[in-house]
Amino acid sequence: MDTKTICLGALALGEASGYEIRKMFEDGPFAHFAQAAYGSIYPALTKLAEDGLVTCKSETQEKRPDKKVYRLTPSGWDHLEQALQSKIPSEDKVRSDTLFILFFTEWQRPDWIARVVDARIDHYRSILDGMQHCIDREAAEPAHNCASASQKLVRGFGHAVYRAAHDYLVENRDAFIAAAGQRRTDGREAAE
Amino acid sequence: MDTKTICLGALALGEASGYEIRKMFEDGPFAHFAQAAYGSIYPALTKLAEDGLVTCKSETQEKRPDKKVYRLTPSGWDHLEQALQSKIPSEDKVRSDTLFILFFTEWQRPDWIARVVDARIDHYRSILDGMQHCIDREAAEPAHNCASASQKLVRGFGHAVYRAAHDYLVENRDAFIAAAGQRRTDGREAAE
DNA sequence: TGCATGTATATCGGTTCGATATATTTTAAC
DNA sequence: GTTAAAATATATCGAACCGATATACATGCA
Repeated sequence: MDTKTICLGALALGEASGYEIRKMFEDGPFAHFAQAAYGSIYPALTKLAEDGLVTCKSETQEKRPDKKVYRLTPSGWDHLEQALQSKIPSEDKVRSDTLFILFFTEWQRPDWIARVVDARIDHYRSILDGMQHCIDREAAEPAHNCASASQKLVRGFGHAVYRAAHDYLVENRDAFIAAAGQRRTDGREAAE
Repeated sequence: MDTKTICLGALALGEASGYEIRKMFEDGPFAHFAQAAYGSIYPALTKLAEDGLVTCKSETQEKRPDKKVYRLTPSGWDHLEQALQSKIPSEDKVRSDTLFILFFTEWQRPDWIARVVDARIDHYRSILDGMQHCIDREAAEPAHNCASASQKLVRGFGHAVYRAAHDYLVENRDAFIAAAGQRRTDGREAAE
């Protein structure tokens, strides 16, 4: 999925500005499985407007910089539909500096490894808390219930995966720390 | 982690050519949490050699193109160690076209959603089988036991996460399919 | 024989990221 | 009450990165 398609997807949830789209990928509903930076979003929106897939109305607000609100056109909906159904999706791409570091645990100090693992556990915990909070709020206030069935299912997927990751790290925290410091990075021990 | 650091990490497991490094990120030990393309690897290795972090010996083979085998220098080991311990690692980045598609399940056909979900279940199953096969082989033949303790822990992490992902999709397959086709992409239903 | 797959290096265009610039308002702290 | 920080908002630029492709020979297998 390129940035243009990703922007169409964001706009399928309702009209939005470039800034608001960015937030959807930072904090919002797409945060855990898609990303887009300003440097990609703004040119993408310009291109989409040129191609007639979105319209742009400029809201000249007092007390704020101008806000350009984008909205899907019928042609934009078609385009999104095509993109979603075009082919069996490619494999997920995961980049985890944490796992890269932990892969080399033996070459590193136990206290450093402890910090990395603990930071990651905290991170997962805060994500899980955030998701749970979201679920609870929707249960309490049906008015706030904006997520569709499939959006809840996707969120449930994320929850299940983060839960597994969290639990595994908690269970194996001490094993990681025990593995640390068993080798030095002077290369003399490298297997060849 | 930039491509240079990633290449240093790959070479920490032993000397290798650019092609072999690529394979480590496609199939091998790093496959599930790091990526690097040829277009990044070859320039990175050239740069690393210029900076004295790796050495390169050209193996002129008969019956094969020349093979450039790279190996870490002591300075390269230092550099890798610095990179691993420099700061608390940034957040994981996940891009999943599958989840992006499933997020919009309501707008799509049930049979298409079934194909996407089933393909993903198969995919997870084959990954899990591969990991299990790897674990079994190491248990049977201690000679093949090349993974260190932390490398096994990282693999265990992957296994736990993929298992959770697989199980969730199996459990919720029918719910996804039931959610499909509830809306059309003509935009008239979009909440604004 | 022919064709796909595997081994191996390399490059090029296009996409994307990350940081930064600019400017104003709201919130928080002291 | 003032000042600092964070949020709102658009935009750009260089560096990094990906994906596809070119080249070339070997191997396997139908």
